[in-house]
Amino acid sequence: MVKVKKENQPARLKIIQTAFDLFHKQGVNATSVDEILEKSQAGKSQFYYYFKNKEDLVHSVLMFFYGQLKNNELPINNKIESWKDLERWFYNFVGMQKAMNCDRGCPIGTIGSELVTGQDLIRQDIKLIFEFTRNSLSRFFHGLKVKGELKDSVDPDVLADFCFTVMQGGLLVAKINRESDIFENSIQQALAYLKSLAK
Amino acid sequence: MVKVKKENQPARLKIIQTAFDLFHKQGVNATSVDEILEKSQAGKSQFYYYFKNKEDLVHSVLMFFYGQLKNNELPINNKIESWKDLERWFYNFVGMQKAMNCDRGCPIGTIGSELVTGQDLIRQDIKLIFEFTRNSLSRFFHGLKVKGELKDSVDPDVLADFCFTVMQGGLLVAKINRESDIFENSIQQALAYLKSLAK
DNA sequence: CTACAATTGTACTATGTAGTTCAATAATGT
DNA sequence: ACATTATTGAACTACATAGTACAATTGTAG
Repeated sequence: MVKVKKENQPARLKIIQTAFDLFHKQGVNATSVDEILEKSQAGKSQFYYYFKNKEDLVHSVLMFFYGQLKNNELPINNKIESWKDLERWFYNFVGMQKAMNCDRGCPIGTIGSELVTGQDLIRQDIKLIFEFTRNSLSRFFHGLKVKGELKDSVDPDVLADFCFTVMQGGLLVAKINRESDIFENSIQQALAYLKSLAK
Repeated sequence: MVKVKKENQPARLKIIQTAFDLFHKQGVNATSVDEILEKSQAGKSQFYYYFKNKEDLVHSVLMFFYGQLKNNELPINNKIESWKDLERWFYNFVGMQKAMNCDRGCPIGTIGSELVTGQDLIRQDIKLIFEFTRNSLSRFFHGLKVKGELKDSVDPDVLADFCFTVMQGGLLVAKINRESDIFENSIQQALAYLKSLAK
């Protein structure tokens, strides 16, 4: 009987989840390893047993998030199959942000904003996550196109880019303003445009 | 003859400009006072003579930027009086970013992304800057409306919000991806939408 | 020149930071 | 039981960090 690598490492998981939350709240650079350990009730040797260094933790956090995203375990539903789903997708971000008093932006965008030249491993992780989300959007618009429900001139991938940009911009602006009006207005306009492309 | 407060403090200015550049490049938290001083060839006592602390420096940097913005001394022209101007406004951001190898996002958005609860002075500074830019956009759309060149149903302020969101999102996404395709696609869609509202 | 304020250089303190060391303990297979 | 490996606790190192103290120097006004 081949023993599968044990995947039950509660301390490791707790560290990752705590780190994710702190990174989301205050960014990577403002979060020390010690703070993560204190909040996750873990010791230093646990940390450096599970992670090579802080950068490796950031990587692990992103991979953990990516896993949840792929398995649809996140509050944001990325299965977009109708206009209604797309609306829900947009407004879910608003809802999540409001639930946090508009104190935080996109957890991934926040990490991405701190990237500097040379941090290419982390950058690739984030690109992977972004790509997955963009693909969900693309698939929806491609589907519409195949069904002949979109004007011939439109490129489904470009529409996905557009949605993604509005989402990221909206989350950032809402965080800075500590209120989501601008975000909501932007979503409204984006949806009005997209629907105008239907035929 | 009343002596006006001397505004010629080359060391102070150099510190602010150096700090602005480093904040833009790597964010506030990743930039130490010592690094700013080394790069601006200034000493510690100069720093704490001109600034109360690091937060005060961030405030000063933002106020300096705000001054440049108001006096139209920045590479981005905020006097938007025609559709051509609006296009230029959008694409200037792309151009600036490309000139930096898509290694940086919005200098202000980058600082804003690092905000945490309680940093309300800095937040207000950023809101001031954002508001100024949003007003430039609003003015343009209001002007169109007054001239009867916009459909009656549209709210000029909402269009300004929309432009601003696309700009912020695009800059962030382009920085993370280290290329501006998604940003450019989004601008293209945003402009297509906005122009569709003309009558 | 002289007094006084503006400015700067150098050295310092206290604390936070990432990461290491290593012995102690727990778990596992034979 | 025994050996081996996985896991953890606690103290520690080396360095970076924000901010201070204060004397030395420069500029300026009478």
